[in-house]
Amino acid sequence: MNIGEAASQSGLPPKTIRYYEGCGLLDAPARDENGYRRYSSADVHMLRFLQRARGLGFTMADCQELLDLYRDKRRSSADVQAVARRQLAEIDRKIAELRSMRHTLADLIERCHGDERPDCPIIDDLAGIAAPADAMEPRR
Amino acid sequence: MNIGEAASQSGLPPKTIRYYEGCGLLDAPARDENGYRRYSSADVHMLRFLQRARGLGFTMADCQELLDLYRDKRRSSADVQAVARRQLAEIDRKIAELRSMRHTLADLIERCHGDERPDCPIIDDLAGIAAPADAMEPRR
DNA sequence: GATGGGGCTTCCAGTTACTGGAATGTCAAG
DNA sequence: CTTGACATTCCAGTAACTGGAAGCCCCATC
Repeated sequence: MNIGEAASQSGLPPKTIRYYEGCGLLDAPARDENGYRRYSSADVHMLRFLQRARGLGFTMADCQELLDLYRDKRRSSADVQAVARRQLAEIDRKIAELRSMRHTLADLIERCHGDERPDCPIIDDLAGIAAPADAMEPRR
Repeated sequence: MNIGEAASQSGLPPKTIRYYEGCGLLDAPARDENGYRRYSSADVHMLRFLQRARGLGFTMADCQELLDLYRDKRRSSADVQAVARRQLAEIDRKIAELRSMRHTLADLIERCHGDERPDCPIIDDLAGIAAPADAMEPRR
Protein backbone atom coordinates (compact mmCIF):
# COMPACT_ATOMS: atom_id res chain seq x y z
CA MET A 1 0.00 0.00 0.00
CA ASN A 2 1.06 3.58 -0.65
CA ILE A 3 1.77 6.21 1.97
CA GLY A 4 -1.71 7.72 1.69
CA GLU A 5 -3.37 4.45 2.55
CA ALA A 6 -0.89 3.82 5.38
CA ALA A 7 -1.68 7.30 6.61
CA SER A 8 -5.42 6.80 6.75
CA GLN A 9 -5.03 3.37 8.35
CA SER A 10 -2.66 4.68 11.01
CA GLY A 11 -4.10 8.11 11.66
CA LEU A 12 -0.77 9.80 10.93
CA PRO A 13 -0.49 12.30 8.05
CA PRO A 14 1.87 11.31 5.21
CA LYS A 15 4.15 14.20 6.08
CA THR A 16 4.54 12.89 9.60
CA ILE A 17 5.27 9.37 8.41
CA ARG A 18 8.05 10.66 6.17
CA TYR A 19 9.28 12.82 9.00
CA TYR A 20 9.49 9.85 11.39
CA GLU A 21 11.35 7.92 8.75
CA GLY A 22 13.78 10.80 8.26
CA CYS A 23 14.38 10.91 12.01
CA GLY A 24 15.22 7.21 12.07
CA LEU A 25 12.20 6.38 14.19
CA LEU A 26 11.00 4.08 11.43
CA ASP A 27 13.00 1.94 9.05
CA ALA A 28 12.81 3.10 5.46
CA PRO A 29 10.16 0.99 3.76
CA ALA A 30 10.50 -0.82 0.45
CA ARG A 31 9.88 1.18 -2.71
CA ASP A 32 7.89 0.40 -5.82
CA GLU A 33 9.50 0.83 -9.25
CA ASN A 34 8.10 4.33 -9.43
CA GLY A 35 9.85 5.26 -6.21
CA TYR A 36 6.71 5.27 -4.06
CA ARG A 37 7.04 3.93 -0.52
CA ARG A 38 5.34 0.58 -0.09
CA TYR A 39 3.95 -0.27 3.35
CA SER A 40 3.08 -3.67 4.75
CA SER A 41 0.51 -4.22 7.47
CA ALA A 42 3.41 -4.74 9.89
CA ASP A 43 4.57 -1.23 8.95
CA VAL A 44 1.10 0.08 9.63
CA HIS A 45 1.21 -1.55 13.06
CA MET A 46 4.36 0.43 13.81
CA LEU A 47 2.70 3.59 12.61
CA ARG A 48 -0.32 3.02 14.80
CA PHE A 49 1.96 2.25 17.71
CA LEU A 50 3.63 5.61 17.22
CA GLN A 51 0.33 7.35 16.80
CA ARG A 52 -0.94 6.03 20.14
CA ALA A 53 2.32 6.63 21.97
CA ARG A 54 2.45 10.24 20.76
CA GLY A 55 -1.19 10.58 21.76
CA LEU A 56 -0.16 9.71 25.30
CA GLY A 57 2.37 12.52 25.16
CA PHE A 58 5.52 10.43 24.87
CA THR A 59 8.38 12.30 23.25
CA MET A 60 9.91 10.95 20.09
CA ALA A 61 12.87 9.70 22.13
CA ASP A 62 10.46 7.82 24.39
CA CYS A 63 8.72 6.44 21.32
CA GLN A 64 12.03 5.18 20.03
CA GLU A 65 12.64 3.45 23.34
CA LEU A 66 9.13 2.00 23.38
CA LEU A 67 9.43 0.75 19.82
CA ASP A 68 12.71 -0.92 20.71
CA LEU A 69 11.02 -2.60 23.66
CA TYR A 70 8.09 -3.53 21.46
CA ARG A 71 10.42 -5.29 19.05
CA ASP A 72 12.44 -6.95 21.80
CA LYS A 73 10.54 -10.10 22.66
CA ARG A 74 12.82 -10.68 25.67
CA ARG A 75 12.11 -7.25 27.19
CA SER A 76 11.16 -6.97 30.82
CA SER A 77 7.84 -5.30 31.50
CA ALA A 78 9.62 -3.35 34.25
CA ASP A 79 11.56 -1.46 31.57
CA VAL A 80 8.38 -0.53 29.79
CA GLN A 81 6.76 0.47 33.03
CA ALA A 82 9.72 2.70 33.86
CA VAL A 83 9.30 4.66 30.65
CA ALA A 84 5.61 5.03 31.33
CA ARG A 85 6.19 6.13 34.92
CA ARG A 86 8.61 8.79 33.76
CA GLN A 87 5.96 10.07 31.40
CA LEU A 88 3.31 9.98 34.10
CA ALA A 89 5.52 12.08 36.34
CA GLU A 90 6.05 14.55 33.53
CA ILE A 91 2.31 14.80 32.92
CA ASP A 92 1.70 15.35 36.62
CA ARG A 93 4.29 18.12 36.62
CA LYS A 94 2.60 19.83 33.71
CA ILE A 95 -0.85 19.47 35.21
CA ALA A 96 0.38 20.99 38.47
CA GLU A 97 1.94 23.91 36.62
CA LEU A 98 -1.22 24.52 34.62
CA ARG A 99 -3.41 24.26 37.68
CA SER A 100 -1.33 26.83 39.46
CA MET A 101 -1.65 29.18 36.48
CA ARG A 102 -5.35 28.49 36.33
CA HIS A 103 -5.79 29.27 39.99
CA THR A 104 -4.15 32.68 39.72
CA LEU A 105 -5.79 33.54 36.44
CA ALA A 106 -9.29 32.57 37.51
CA ASP A 107 -8.94 34.65 40.63
CA LEU A 108 -7.81 37.69 38.67
CA ILE A 109 -10.62 37.30 36.15
CA GLU A 110 -13.19 37.04 38.88
CA ARG A 111 -11.95 40.20 40.55
CA CYS A 112 -11.99 42.16 37.28
CA HIS A 113 -15.33 43.87 36.79
CA GLY A 114 -14.92 43.63 33.01
CA ASP A 115 -16.63 46.82 31.94
CA GLU A 116 -15.57 50.00 30.16
CA ARG A 117 -13.54 51.35 33.07
CA PRO A 118 -9.73 51.15 32.80
CA ASP A 119 -9.28 50.03 36.39
CA CYS A 120 -8.26 46.36 36.28
CA PRO A 121 -6.84 43.93 38.85
CA ILE A 122 -5.41 41.75 36.07
CA ILE A 123 -3.21 44.55 34.77
CA ASP A 124 -2.43 45.63 38.31
CA ASP A 125 -1.24 42.19 39.26
CA LEU A 126 0.92 41.83 36.16
CA ALA A 127 2.36 45.27 36.85
CA GLY A 128 3.13 44.14 40.39
CA ILE A 129 0.82 46.65 42.01
CA ALA A 130 -1.71 44.59 43.89
CA ALA A 131 -1.41 41.28 45.68
CA PRO A 132 -3.88 38.58 44.69
CA ALA A 133 -6.78 38.10 47.10
CA ASP A 134 -5.54 34.79 48.46
CA ALA A 135 -2.18 36.31 49.31
CA MET A 136 -3.75 38.96 51.50
CA GLU A 137 -4.23 38.77 55.19
CA PRO A 138 -7.60 37.22 56.02
CA ARG A 139 -10.01 39.64 57.70
CA ARG A 140 -9.86 38.91 61.40
CA MET B 1 21.55 50.03 35.00
CA ASN B 2 23.02 47.37 32.71
CA ILE B 3 21.22 44.36 31.33
CA GLY B 4 22.55 42.04 34.03
CA GLU B 5 21.08 44.17 36.78
CA ALA B 6 17.79 44.53 34.89
CA ALA B 7 17.79 40.76 34.50
CA SER B 8 18.19 40.04 38.19
CA GLN B 9 15.61 42.65 39.12
CA SER B 10 13.07 41.32 36.63
CA GLY B 11 13.73 37.60 36.83
CA LEU B 12 14.31 37.35 33.09
CA PRO B 13 17.69 36.17 31.75
CA PRO B 14 19.64 38.73 29.70
CA LYS B 15 19.28 36.54 26.62
CA THR B 16 15.51 36.65 26.94
CA ILE B 17 15.46 40.41 27.40
CA ARG B 18 17.45 40.87 24.20
CA TYR B 19 15.20 38.37 22.50
CA TYR B 20 12.05 40.26 23.49
CA GLU B 21 13.62 43.45 22.25
CA GLY B 22 14.49 41.79 18.94
CA CYS B 23 10.89 40.60 18.61
CA GLY B 24 9.61 44.13 19.10
CA LEU B 25 7.91 43.24 22.37
CA LEU B 26 10.04 45.87 24.09
CA ASP B 27 11.29 49.18 22.81
CA ALA B 28 15.03 49.29 22.33
CA PRO B 29 16.51 50.94 25.43
CA ALA B 30 19.00 53.79 25.50
CA ARG B 31 22.67 52.90 25.15
CA ASP B 32 25.71 54.04 27.08
CA GLU B 33 28.76 55.33 25.20
CA ASN B 34 30.23 51.84 25.29
CA GLY B 35 27.16 50.45 23.53
CA TYR B 36 25.73 48.74 26.61
CA ARG B 37 21.95 48.81 27.01
CA ARG B 38 20.85 51.15 29.78
CA TYR B 39 17.62 50.31 31.63
CA SER B 40 15.45 52.60 33.72
CA SER B 41 13.19 51.40 36.50
CA ALA B 42 10.25 51.91 34.13
CA ASP B 43 11.95 49.48 31.77
CA VAL B 44 12.33 47.00 34.61
CA HIS B 45 8.61 47.34 35.30
CA MET B 46 7.91 46.28 31.74
CA LEU B 47 10.27 43.36 32.11
CA ARG B 48 8.61 42.19 35.27
CA PHE B 49 5.23 42.58 33.62
CA LEU B 50 6.39 40.28 30.85
CA GLN B 51 7.90 37.85 33.30
CA ARG B 52 4.62 37.51 35.16
CA ALA B 53 2.48 37.33 32.03
CA ARG B 54 4.67 34.59 30.57
CA GLY B 55 4.51 32.83 33.92
CA LEU B 56 0.73 32.69 33.52
CA GLY B 57 1.25 31.03 30.16
CA PHE B 58 0.31 33.94 27.94
CA THR B 59 1.85 33.72 24.49
CA MET B 60 4.14 36.47 23.31
CA ALA B 61 1.31 37.79 21.13
CA ASP B 62 -0.93 37.94 24.20
CA CYS B 63 1.86 39.68 26.09
CA GLN B 64 2.08 42.27 23.36
CA GLU B 65 -1.66 42.87 23.65
CA LEU B 66 -1.48 43.06 27.43
CA LEU B 67 1.44 45.47 27.33
CA ASP B 68 -0.50 47.66 24.92
CA LEU B 69 -3.46 47.63 27.30
CA TYR B 70 -1.14 48.31 30.21
CA ARG B 71 0.18 51.41 28.49
CA ASP B 72 -3.28 52.55 27.37
CA LYS B 73 -4.68 54.49 30.30
CA ARG B 74 -8.09 54.66 28.59
CA ARG B 75 -8.36 50.87 28.15
CA SER B 76 -11.49 49.07 29.22
CA SER B 77 -11.04 46.34 31.79
CA ALA B 78 -13.35 44.22 29.64
CA ASP B 79 -10.64 44.05 26.96
CA VAL B 80 -8.09 42.85 29.48
CA GLN B 81 -10.54 40.36 30.88
CA ALA B 82 -11.20 39.02 27.38
CA VAL B 83 -7.52 38.24 26.86
CA ALA B 84 -7.37 36.54 30.23
CA ARG B 85 -10.51 34.50 29.56
CA ARG B 86 -9.06 33.29 26.29
CA GLN B 87 -5.98 32.14 28.13
CA LEU B 88 -8.04 30.48 30.84
CA ALA B 89 -9.93 28.51 28.19
CA GLU B 90 -6.63 27.45 26.64
CA ILE B 91 -5.31 26.31 29.99
CA ASP B 92 -8.48 24.34 30.64
CA ARG B 93 -8.14 22.69 27.27
CA LYS B 94 -4.58 21.66 28.03
CA ILE B 95 -5.46 20.39 31.49
CA ALA B 96 -8.27 18.28 30.03
CA GLU B 97 -5.94 16.81 27.45
CA LEU B 98 -3.30 16.00 30.04
CA ARG B 99 -5.85 14.50 32.39
CA SER B 100 -7.10 12.24 29.67
CA MET B 101 -3.54 11.10 28.98
CA ARG B 102 -2.93 10.65 32.65
CA HIS B 103 -6.02 8.54 33.05
CA THR B 104 -5.04 6.11 30.33
CA LEU B 105 -1.40 6.00 31.32
CA ALA B 106 -2.05 5.44 35.03
CA ASP B 107 -4.40 2.60 34.19
CA LEU B 108 -1.84 0.92 31.96
CA ILE B 109 0.92 1.31 34.54
CA GLU B 110 -1.24 -0.18 37.22
CA ARG B 111 -2.06 -3.20 35.10
CA CYS B 112 1.60 -3.81 34.22
CA HIS B 113 3.21 -6.16 36.74
CA GLY B 114 6.57 -4.50 36.15
CA ASP B 115 8.89 -7.46 36.58
CA GLU B 116 11.32 -9.33 34.36
CA ARG B 117 8.62 -10.95 32.22
CA PRO B 118 8.12 -9.53 28.71
CA ASP B 119 4.35 -9.66 28.94
CA CYS B 120 3.13 -6.06 29.22
CA PRO B 121 -0.29 -4.38 28.91
CA ILE B 122 1.37 -1.04 28.12
CA ILE B 123 3.05 -2.42 25.02
CA ASP B 124 -0.07 -4.39 24.17
CA ASP B 125 -2.23 -1.29 24.31
CA LEU B 126 0.16 0.74 22.19
CA ALA B 127 0.30 -2.10 19.70
CA GLY B 128 -3.49 -2.10 19.62
CA ILE B 129 -3.84 -5.60 21.05
CA ALA B 130 -5.76 -5.17 24.27
CA ALA B 131 -8.45 -2.74 25.28
CA PRO B 132 -7.87 -0.74 28.46
CA ALA B 133 -9.74 -2.05 31.49
CA ASP B 134 -12.24 0.79 31.60
CA ALA B 135 -13.19 0.20 27.99
CA MET B 136 -14.13 -3.40 28.67
CA GLU B 137 -17.54 -4.71 29.46
CA PRO B 138 -18.16 -4.69 33.21
CA ARG B 139 -18.57 -8.20 34.67
CA ARG B 140 -22.28 -8.86 34.97
C1' DG C 1 51.83 47.32 31.94
C1' DA C 2 50.17 42.88 31.37
C1' DT C 3 46.80 39.78 32.69
C1' DG C 4 42.62 37.66 34.22
C1' DG C 5 37.81 37.40 34.95
C1' DG C 6 33.61 39.19 34.49
C1' DG C 7 30.00 41.38 31.71
C1' DC C 8 28.57 43.23 27.42
C1' DT C 9 27.90 43.09 22.18
C1' DT C 10 26.48 40.60 17.81
C1' DC C 11 25.16 36.73 15.11
C1' DC C 12 24.36 31.87 14.09
C1' DA C 13 22.57 27.49 15.23
C1' DG C 14 19.81 24.16 17.70
C1' DT C 15 15.76 22.74 20.25
C1' DT C 16 10.42 19.81 19.45
C1' DA C 17 7.47 17.80 16.42
C1' DC C 18 5.82 18.77 12.96
C1' DT C 19 3.54 21.62 8.82
C1' DG C 20 3.31 24.35 4.51
C1' DG C 21 4.87 25.11 0.10
C1' DA C 22 7.49 24.70 -4.32
C1' DA C 23 9.02 22.05 -8.07
C1' DT C 24 8.59 17.81 -10.18
C1' DG C 25 7.08 12.93 -11.36
C1' DT C 26 3.34 9.20 -11.74
C1' DC C 27 -1.03 7.18 -12.40
C1' DA C 28 -6.02 6.39 -13.54
C1' DA C 29 -10.17 8.33 -15.56
C1' DG C 30 -12.82 10.83 -18.96
C1' DC D 1 -4.59 14.30 -24.05
C1' DT D 2 -5.52 16.51 -20.26
C1' DT D 3 -6.91 16.88 -15.71
C1' DG D 4 -6.69 15.77 -10.91
C1' DA D 5 -5.15 13.29 -7.24
C1' DC D 6 -1.45 11.24 -5.59
C1' DA D 7 3.68 10.67 -4.92
C1' DT D 8 8.66 12.44 -4.48
C1' DT D 9 12.39 15.78 -2.63
C1' DC D 10 13.97 19.78 -0.31
C1' DC D 11 13.59 24.24 2.01
C1' DA D 12 11.56 27.11 5.34
C1' DG D 13 8.77 28.36 9.22
C1' DT D 14 6.52 27.66 13.73
C1' DA D 15 7.21 29.21 19.71
C1' DA D 16 10.10 30.83 22.79
C1' DC D 17 13.92 30.63 23.89
C1' DT D 18 19.00 28.78 24.78
C1' DG D 19 23.90 27.77 23.79
C1' DG D 20 27.99 29.04 21.82
C1' DA D 21 31.55 31.68 19.24
C1' DA D 22 34.11 35.82 18.47
C1' DG D 23 35.09 40.05 20.02
C1' DC D 24 34.86 44.64 23.13
C1' DC D 25 34.92 46.83 27.76
C1' DC D 26 36.03 47.49 32.50
C1' DC D 27 38.15 46.73 36.92
C1' DA D 28 41.45 44.66 39.92
C1' DT D 29 45.64 42.66 40.81
C1' DC D 30 50.59 41.43 40.23
